[in-house]
Amino acid sequence: MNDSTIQILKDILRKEGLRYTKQRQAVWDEIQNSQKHRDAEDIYMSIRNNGVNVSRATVYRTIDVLVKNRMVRKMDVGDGRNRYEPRLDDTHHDHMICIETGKIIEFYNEELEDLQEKIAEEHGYILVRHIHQLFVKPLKK
Amino acid sequence: MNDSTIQILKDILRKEGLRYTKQRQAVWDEIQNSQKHRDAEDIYMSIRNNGVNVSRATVYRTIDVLVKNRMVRKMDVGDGRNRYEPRLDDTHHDHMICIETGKIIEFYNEELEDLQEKIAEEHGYILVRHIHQLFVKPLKK
DNA sequence: TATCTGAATGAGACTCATTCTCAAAAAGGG
DNA sequence: CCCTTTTTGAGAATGAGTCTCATTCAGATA
Repeated sequence: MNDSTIQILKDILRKEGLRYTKQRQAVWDEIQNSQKHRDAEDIYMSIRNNGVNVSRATVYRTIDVLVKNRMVRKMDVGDGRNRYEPRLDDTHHDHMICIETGKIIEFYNEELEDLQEKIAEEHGYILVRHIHQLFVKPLKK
Repeated sequence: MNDSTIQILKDILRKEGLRYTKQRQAVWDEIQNSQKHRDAEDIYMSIRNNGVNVSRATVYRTIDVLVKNRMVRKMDVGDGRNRYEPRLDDTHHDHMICIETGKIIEFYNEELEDLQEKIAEEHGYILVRHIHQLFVKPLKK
């Protein structure tokens, strides 16, 4: 689909000592081409509907590689199914989940990021990563 | 165990239209008497080891009631097992998880709390609750 | 205190996301 | 094209949590 990212995928696979396969390409394509926050089953079904034969095991295995190499972000929205989104050339952001509509809104706040690092340091640690979800409901008009 | 909290439990059960049982008391006792962040299986096994007959179903059902009534906090640390901790007379806090030792550190930061509300409002929402975990590693000396 | 009725319990079946297994298929260097 | 090693896929396994329903119990009432 996207020529430049095919090379990136190939490079990552080589670096990991893994082979380039059409299933791995298909998983990356599927995640890359939909900006939404999708679950594994959804990604799996879409790939199959596009005519590429793939198994759930391969979808999960491939996602792990992509997550490890920062091409995909894995997010736990607290409902038991992880969601995935492309991360390439993507700035960091967190998520807000509307408890009434289920809508997922992305947000980024510099001050918040700095504060988290500061808090970790105050306790004698370095911040490696964080999970941060705001569960919200619409303001009354 | 703790006389004053027995009454609180009874009051909550009455308010919910539920009966007071030794299993429900045992679940609350178990969570209350251990300040740590424990999972359901752990709580279940401890109660049984204390000689009270209880089932996993009852542990989960009781925890739900306690969580709903703010006696217990449920926390998703991202490893597939929820952790529980007593919340009575407890100020709100978030958690920091050391990725090297597994240690869970509690923290609270007013500025962080305010900032989250502000961010939600900027997007047209009211903050209802949040999940916030910092994954950290020790600072090098 | 004995009775009674609906709520609570427990054992184990079930769900569902994810991981594992391993025989068969495919990658890719030579 | 060959050969070795990796990858794949189908389905079994796992594991946290939920559900079912016959049996037991709480607690209101007489």
